[in-house]
Amino acid sequence: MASKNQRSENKKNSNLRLISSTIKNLSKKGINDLTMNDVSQGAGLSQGIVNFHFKSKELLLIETLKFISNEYLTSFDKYLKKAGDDPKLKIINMIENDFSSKICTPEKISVWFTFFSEIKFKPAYRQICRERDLYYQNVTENIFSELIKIEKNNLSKKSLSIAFQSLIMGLWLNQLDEPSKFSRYESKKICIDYLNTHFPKQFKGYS
Amino acid sequence: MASKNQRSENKKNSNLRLISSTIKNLSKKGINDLTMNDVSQGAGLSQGIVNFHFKSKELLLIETLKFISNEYLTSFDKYLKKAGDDPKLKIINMIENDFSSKICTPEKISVWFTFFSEIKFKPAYRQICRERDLYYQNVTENIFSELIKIEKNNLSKKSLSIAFQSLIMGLWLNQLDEPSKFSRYESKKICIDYLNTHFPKQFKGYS
DNA sequence: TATTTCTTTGAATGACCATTCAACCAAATT
DNA sequence: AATTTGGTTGAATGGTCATTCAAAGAAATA
Repeated sequence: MASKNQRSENKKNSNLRLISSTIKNLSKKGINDLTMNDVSQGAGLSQGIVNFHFKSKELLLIETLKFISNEYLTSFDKYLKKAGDDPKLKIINMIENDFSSKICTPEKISVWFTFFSEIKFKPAYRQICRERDLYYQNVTENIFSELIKIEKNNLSKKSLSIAFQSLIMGLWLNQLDEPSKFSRYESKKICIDYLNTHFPKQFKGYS
Repeated sequence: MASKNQRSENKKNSNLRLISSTIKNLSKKGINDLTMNDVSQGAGLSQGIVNFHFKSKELLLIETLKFISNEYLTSFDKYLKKAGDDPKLKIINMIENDFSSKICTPEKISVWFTFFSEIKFKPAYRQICRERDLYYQNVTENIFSELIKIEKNNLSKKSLSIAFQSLIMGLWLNQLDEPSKFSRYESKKICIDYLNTHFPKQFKGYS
């Protein structure tokens, strides 16, 4: 990676390190006790640097949320692509993604919920989260629509999607509550069981 | 209520008003932007009063969490009692409680999630939440245990409880995300549907 | 090489806010 | 009525940060 433009590379690098440090520190101290110094020191840089790169603390947080949101969606798409055209595999892979060791870490989950808890007061957070949610919901509804057609039951794709998404969120929350008791494996099983009870013909083999 | 002891009554009254004000302001501004002045002014009292009654901001927040936790549990017990001995009715009433207009308000839910998001860093919060959760989980497991016996399926009461509780939490979270789209009625229906798919013999009539 | 442009440093600034406390007031007790 | 006890007020204090900025360093350009 010999650099044509050293500067813009260094800049990107600093940005990234600052965001990583923000994530790490958020998960360690929460949004309240997070100081600009925590962030810059965690990135091996000095005092005023965050304001130089991100203008303000609030903008840093917004960029951080965008970052984890993109990271999530990228992984999501990857897992979805791997599934090909089979709706059954698609939704299984979505579950695999949501509880993968990359996505569903105590660190990341705690950062997500930190942001969720501020959604009501911060329109910028809301917008980012909503975009992600809509995308997720859209994909989910389409998959359920296909599953319903194959299974020939008369369920509502909308209700199924809401329930499915809620279930996953609730399971994520357990991770936060009692990390020791939380099991990625059991969470996946619970989700698959949900599919199994609603689409027994298609998911018989799983669980 | 003519007062034998005016003073301790006034004191309790002030305490209550301060806690109410804390809840209202928390739901309006979150934990970050909540100032002691917001709280005292919201209660119609002046500056230093919170420290007099609660020693510190942190202790005020802990008392506030205890308050909503007790409020929740009181309502929970009331609904449970109303159900009598029928496990089917018991769990239906639990759902009714969780999505009742007293418990499941945008205000209260947002306060809950504010505290949840700090659980990782505040042992005091964790303990209060855990106590509530354990109680809930215990009741839920017992109910599912009875339902399983009656239904004669071979499901795991533990998994069912975790899934059920997670589902409710996830649905609560929707309330936070998009209050406009959230429907208390639909949420209940989703929960009952969950029961229906796992205990079809017993919940046929519902939904 | 000299100059310009961009990035980093860290001390200084100033705002905000929890907490303290002396003075005041009201209720209880004597 | 006088005294004690407890609650309330709001100005003052001090600490903690986010933010600013002049100075310095490093890369790009001339």
